[in-house]
Amino acid sequence: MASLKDISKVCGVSVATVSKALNDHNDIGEDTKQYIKKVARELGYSPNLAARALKTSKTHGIGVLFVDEARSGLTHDYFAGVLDSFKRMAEKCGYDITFINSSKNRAGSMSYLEHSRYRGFDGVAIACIDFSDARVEELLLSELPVVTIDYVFNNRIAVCSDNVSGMRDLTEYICRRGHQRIAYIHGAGSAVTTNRLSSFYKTTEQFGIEIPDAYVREVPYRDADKTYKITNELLDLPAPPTCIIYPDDFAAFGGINAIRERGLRIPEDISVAGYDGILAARYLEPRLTTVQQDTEQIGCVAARELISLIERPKSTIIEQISVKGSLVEGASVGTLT
Amino acid sequence: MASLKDISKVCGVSVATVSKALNDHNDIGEDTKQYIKKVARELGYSPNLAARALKTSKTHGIGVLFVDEARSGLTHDYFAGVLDSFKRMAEKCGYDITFINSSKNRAGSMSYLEHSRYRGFDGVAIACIDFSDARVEELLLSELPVVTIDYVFNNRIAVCSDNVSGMRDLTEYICRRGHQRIAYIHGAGSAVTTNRLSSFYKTTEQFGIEIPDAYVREVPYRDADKTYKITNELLDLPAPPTCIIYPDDFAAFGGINAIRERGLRIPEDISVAGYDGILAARYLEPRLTTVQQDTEQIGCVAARELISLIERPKSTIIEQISVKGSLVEGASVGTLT
DNA sequence: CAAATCAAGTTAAACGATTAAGTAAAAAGT
DNA sequence: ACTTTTTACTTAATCGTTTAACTTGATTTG
Repeated sequence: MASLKDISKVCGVSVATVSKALNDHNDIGEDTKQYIKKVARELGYSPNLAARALKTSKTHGIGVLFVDEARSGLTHDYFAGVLDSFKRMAEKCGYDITFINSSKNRAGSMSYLEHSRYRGFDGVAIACIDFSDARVEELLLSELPVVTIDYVFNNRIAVCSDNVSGMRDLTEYICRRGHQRIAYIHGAGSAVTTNRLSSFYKTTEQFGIEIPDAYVREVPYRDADKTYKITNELLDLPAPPTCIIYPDDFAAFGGINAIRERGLRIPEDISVAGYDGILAARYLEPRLTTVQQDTEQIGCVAARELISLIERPKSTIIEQISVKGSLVEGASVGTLT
Repeated sequence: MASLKDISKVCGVSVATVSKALNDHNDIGEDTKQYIKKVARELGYSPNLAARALKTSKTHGIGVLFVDEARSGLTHDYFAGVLDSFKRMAEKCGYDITFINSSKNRAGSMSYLEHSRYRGFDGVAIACIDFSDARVEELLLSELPVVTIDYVFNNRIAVCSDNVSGMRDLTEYICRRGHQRIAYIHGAGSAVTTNRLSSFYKTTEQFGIEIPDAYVREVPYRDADKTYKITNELLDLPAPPTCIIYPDDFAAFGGINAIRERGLRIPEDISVAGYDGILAARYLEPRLTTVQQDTEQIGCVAARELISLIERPKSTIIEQISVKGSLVEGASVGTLT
């Protein structure tokens, strides 16, 4: 409410002097500076961001586009974890985050890019299920600083969970425990799935294990009902698998129920593994063996990279950063003798 | 990037005319209006929010303060659910949401209120674990339009999950199934806890059931390790409870593990119930009996109320809105004969 | 000691939009 | 035919900050 003008009046100096004093320019005397700052504090001065943004065209705002298929990705453990960490790092650097959306405004609806321009975001972070969405692509092709999460796009900085090494570690672990008949119910769409899937095949091949097509199935992520169904189908096969890898921890819940209903024990009769390392997986009985994705690190690095891209456009070399997850050894994968 | 001035040049009219045309004022001729709009579209015009905000002091931005003790509340199922729904409704009305924080900016750190003023939020929504925080209180006492979630503050609009009826329904359900020795491990702090606890006592009393003090314990919310420990203590009592109510679904996981480790069966040997209705609870075996809080409705109503307060300050009567949850009958509470 | 440098300001324009107040021409009223 | 009203604009001020360019008096320099 108090503006530079109010302060300038009280101090008997010009508005410019006040502005420069508060921004610590070095052409203002030290004592004047201190006096102005004191008055500013007393008046409860708060800079007007709109005015500042208008002049400098910097809002210190970052737009985030975290889109799950149905929801905003907030109720998606992995996204929520990444976002949380992204937010903390961004705020630490003086940036606030706002969600990008393409809802209708008073005058019709705007695309993601239009919305971002309208809000004047200094940069945007994108984590999506569907990067092939035309509205997402438009954003990727724009002039805005962008960081993508779990997706590599031409000439843009990408921070990705290392699904190749994650899946390799998990598969290796399972193979080492003597499993030969390993089923993989994988998620649908996205580069994430592709990476995991090829890593799965590559690793089993290294162990000289052949995976029949009937063992590899596709379901949407986080759909416990579908995995329940598919698990039953897998168990009905003439030669059922001895271990089932699920697309994610939550989806594993459904599979585990199917297994339990048949009176099979985990891991004695059949082994299961998940992916994500959600908190609840830690409290399953038996504790779920899974790959914990480092959401903390992913969000943190993504924010840092984006901000450095915003603040030093030249110095940042386009790069793709991979963040390793870690195998969480639960008790859901047994050893075959 | 294209501004009103650019459009005005192309169209050969004044900037004011362009502004009024785009805002559908009725003192601009219909054909001129259409022409201007067409040119604006061709130039890819996007209004500059900063400039507009500077002039009108309306940002169409809402600040949200969702604070869990450790994190930002994003990884908290209940908060995330409410936030997600709040966000959707707000965006539908043309408002964007930004997180309020009190991280350091370039010049030291700002309080929640200072941050809100700095960003020029038109209103704020608060959902907190700790409403007694001085920074939160400052926000509540400010002149900004505020809606609180699950907390009633003097003269402010509050949207609350109906914990009284929720806990009543759950307790009644348990009592009806013949349980007399009911333990309640409740959460710590907040009005939410107080409401649930008093509703628990009131309902058991109505059923003529006395609850020994040893049956009522306090733990932090969402702490499965603590509930694991306390569950063991409860089971070690000379007269252990026949049913344990947990502070929330997630915390119930810990308790269930303690029970299973002792070789006790749910619900044959002991019954358990949660609170929240998180998705994972639906896939527990046996399915968890719990109270599903209507996060969808809570977020939606909160956004609607806040926006109507912003847009029609006078017309809104201060009110407290209660949103009922619903009992989810799982299979974790047995019938005593 | 005059010229050059420096310190500590001030002036004024600009960012892009909104809007009250003014104006000129056309339409309506009498 | 002259006044009044209406229509369709334009002018100009304003929101709060930033910043390039200028000023003025003091200090240093050759």
